[in-house]
Amino acid sequence: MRTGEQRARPRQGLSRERILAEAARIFNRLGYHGATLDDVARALGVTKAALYYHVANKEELLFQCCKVAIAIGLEGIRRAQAETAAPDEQLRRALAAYIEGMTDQLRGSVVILEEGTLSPEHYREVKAERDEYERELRGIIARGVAQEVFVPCDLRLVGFALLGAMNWIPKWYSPAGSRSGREVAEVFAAYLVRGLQASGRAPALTAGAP
Amino acid sequence: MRTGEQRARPRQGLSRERILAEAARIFNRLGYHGATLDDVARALGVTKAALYYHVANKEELLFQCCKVAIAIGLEGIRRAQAETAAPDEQLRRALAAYIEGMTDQLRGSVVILEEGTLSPEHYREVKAERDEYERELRGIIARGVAQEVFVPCDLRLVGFALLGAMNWIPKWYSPAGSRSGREVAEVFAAYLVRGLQASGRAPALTAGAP
DNA sequence: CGCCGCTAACTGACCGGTCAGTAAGCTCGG
DNA sequence: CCGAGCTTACTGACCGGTCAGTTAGCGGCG
Repeated sequence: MRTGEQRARPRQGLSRERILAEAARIFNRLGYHGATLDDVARALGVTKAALYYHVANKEELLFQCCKVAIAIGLEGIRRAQAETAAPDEQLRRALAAYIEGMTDQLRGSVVILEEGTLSPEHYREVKAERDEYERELRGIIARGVAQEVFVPCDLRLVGFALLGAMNWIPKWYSPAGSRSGREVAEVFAAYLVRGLQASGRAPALTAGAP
Repeated sequence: MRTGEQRARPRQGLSRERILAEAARIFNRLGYHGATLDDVARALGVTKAALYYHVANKEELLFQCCKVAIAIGLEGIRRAQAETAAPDEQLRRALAAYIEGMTDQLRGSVVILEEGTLSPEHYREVKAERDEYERELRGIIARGVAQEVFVPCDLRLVGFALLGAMNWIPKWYSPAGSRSGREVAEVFAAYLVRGLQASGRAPALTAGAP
């Protein structure tokens, strides 16, 4: 029953992972309140009651989605920091990783926390983790500014701009579209970093194919 | 009875403008489906039934909010194009105008069109206008690229990045916060334009007071 | 001036549909 | 033959929408 279990011997499979991915996609499309559990169940090819075998309730489903999304983001930052020391490259990789996660893994960021959707305790937990994520992001930017790789800026506002551009992606992205998640990630990350880079060092924007 | 009338001689005032502004704020906070008409009515200091005296139904309320938001955006573009010929400055002013509108006038962009919230006809209409807005925005960027003021880029993706950063603002902005709508507008517009500008021409990011 | 009739603006109670959540039973694989 | 993994069938609450009624002000008629 523990989280870590995907005992994969299911009759036709309803792993926690699949449930969360599908739920995230539906929540993103219809909005949390607009989506019914029947919608999620139908997308998974089961009935609503089956969902209740795996999750406690609708709110917990959203909660788990949020945790996964933030975990993807934090993991991206950690990897970026491990792979390079240059703040601009760190930021680029961190953003790209988050975007790839949102487009390919968990479809739909869901961090679109409407008020009153999560229970107070869950809200506090998610907010704390999300704040941690934002703080890390701002930290990278601040170091970039200190090293004069980035121009001085309002960390909070620029951070919100980055987050906004990325969190908006699930609203229009489709895996069937002309751009893959990776391509979107590259273009977005390059553009978002470029707006911060000190003059003269910023590379062009195009990524991959012309 | 026509739309253009706000013949305001109401007992205590429930103008179309006030209703839309408050509805936008509530919809933005709770999400369209998460917000009840009682919420909106309470915020206006009346009962739900009073709302129905002024609007046909909940969906129409959202529809009107969307129209106002897009109108603000399009008006911003028109003014920007009338005021200056330089694509980068045009873009900067257009974005700033939209942001100011979203923060000060209509509080909450609401263009966060979740699927199935608007009727097919209303959806078509809003989508058409929104597409028009996006097309105009891309047009400015395209001209900037042609004049080598902007670096070459994927117009569609960059457009989405701009829109995302801006549409996210209502999620965190508060008029009681440390930054006014105008300040947010200036910083965002400067940052978002800067990411496109050809090297060497981009100015710094800080705007207004430190 | 005064008060009569009208309407614009609003209230409170209510109905019906929808949806989160539950209960109880069926069905395989081991 | 047991129980994990599901189903069908249901309940209760909540919310969009309606409607009969109330209140406030305005315009006109005597």
